[in-house]
Amino acid sequence: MKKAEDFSEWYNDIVEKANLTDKRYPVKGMNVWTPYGWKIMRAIDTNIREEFDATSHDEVCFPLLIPEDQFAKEKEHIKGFDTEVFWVTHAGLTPLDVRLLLRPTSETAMYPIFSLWVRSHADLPLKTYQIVNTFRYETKQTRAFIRVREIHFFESHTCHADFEDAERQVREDYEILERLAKRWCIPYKLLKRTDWDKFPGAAYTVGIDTVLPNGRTLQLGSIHQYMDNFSKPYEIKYEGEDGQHRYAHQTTFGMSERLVGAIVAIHGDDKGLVLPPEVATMQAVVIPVLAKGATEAVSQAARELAEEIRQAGIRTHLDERDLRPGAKYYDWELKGVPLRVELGIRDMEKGVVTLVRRDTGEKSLAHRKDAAGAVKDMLDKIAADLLTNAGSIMDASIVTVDSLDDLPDKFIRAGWCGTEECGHRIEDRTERNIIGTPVEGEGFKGMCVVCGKPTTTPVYIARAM
RNA sequence: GGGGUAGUGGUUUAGCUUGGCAUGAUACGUGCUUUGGGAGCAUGAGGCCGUCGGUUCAAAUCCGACCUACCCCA
Repeated sequence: MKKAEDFSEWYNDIVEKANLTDKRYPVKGMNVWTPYGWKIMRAIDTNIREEFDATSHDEVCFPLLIPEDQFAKEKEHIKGFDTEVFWVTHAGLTPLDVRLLLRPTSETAMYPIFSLWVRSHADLPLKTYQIVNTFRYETKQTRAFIRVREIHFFESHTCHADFEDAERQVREDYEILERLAKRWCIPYKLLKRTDWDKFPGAAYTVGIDTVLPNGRTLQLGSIHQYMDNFSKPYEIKYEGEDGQHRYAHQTTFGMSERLVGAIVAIHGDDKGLVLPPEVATMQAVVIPVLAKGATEAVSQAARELAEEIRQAGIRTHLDERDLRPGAKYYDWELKGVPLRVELGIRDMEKGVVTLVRRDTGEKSLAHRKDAAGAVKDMLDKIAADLLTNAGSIMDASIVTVDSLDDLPDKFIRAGWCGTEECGHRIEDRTERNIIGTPVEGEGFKGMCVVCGKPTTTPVYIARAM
């Protein structure tokens, strides 16, 4: 498994060997969540719930099926999705009068109901989210977690009194994202999509993008400002304090199981997965190293050690399988457990335990008395280092250019005057896509790579995964 | 969207050219010996060869369609 040589092959291999998913389900792009993969997904969902609950979003759950007429109300939206939805056309043997589709995203399921929920300014802001499966008929080649047809999906949907309050929500979403990405040790950039690449129906779209080892970008999610583009066709209106009726302004924030793919791709190495402590099902694994004559003493000591670490609030697994220690080391490295804690007769005699970091392979000794504290500190350090290192790698993959000739397979940054004409020319000439322009100012001063006009806006260009 | 490669016990693989008992490894079960970086021996179980159809006395093998996975190009 060589990540640097053939990223694609490495990714497929590791996802299978670490047992994150079972791709043998016989429908294209629909994989089985295995226990290990699902636990990681659930840890991510738990983080999401914590952050959104803490910011006064309410979890809801809307139906999977959407009637065709309801789906078709917003023109841009249906244009963007109608080639990739799954249809339900029959009930039993009877053709349906109104066909139903499997949600590709839930705007059109939710908004007719939002129009009933939102009556007055006192109902606003309405902040909801749900974690459900969505369906998109991908025509490109599928890939576990990264491009699938049944997508485990998070989506928040909010309604606001006016544009300004919706903008405030977008800024809150940026803050939530920053906290979440830190927990997952994932570096990212917020890039505003071009007008020709924004979400169907949105006023603007901000993509959350990261870079993979092969130089391609991976979109982790998006945040959209809809203004009143949906509230008008779906009649989400409220009565203001002044008695006037106004359309709500709306936003959404979506992320998916791609986060699992990103964690695999960003942190994994040739030995297997490397899980950030926050999403690791098992944060520490205790391995007793048995020796003849002392097997029971070592086993007992290992049980006590594991329990003590567990009591300190660390998700701890005691590996008592009848395998050689080396086999266990390889196994847990493949599974990405952040920290290995070894206890053998030699450690016991010295009153220590051996800690081995998954990310660096570095070994260290900790006093047995303070083992739990040492494990906790080490996990914090691992998380901090994972984020720092991944951030450096992403920064190093960004290359600023002033010409479009001989571009490397990197995340390209170049000046852009902002016109659609020059934008299309950039995409045609580079045979890559404009991912977007930075949301946060970057103090850029340069010239448009096409027309040469001075500009303070850089544009990010890449092949997307 | 266009082109290509491949599907054989859980995984991997031989057999396909030239139709005739499906081969090994690994993983798995059991027993004993082992245990600080992938243990050894013994023994056991597991496959109607991706699906459907065609040719044939006979198909994993030849032909067709489909499904799925992977690769390359747009």
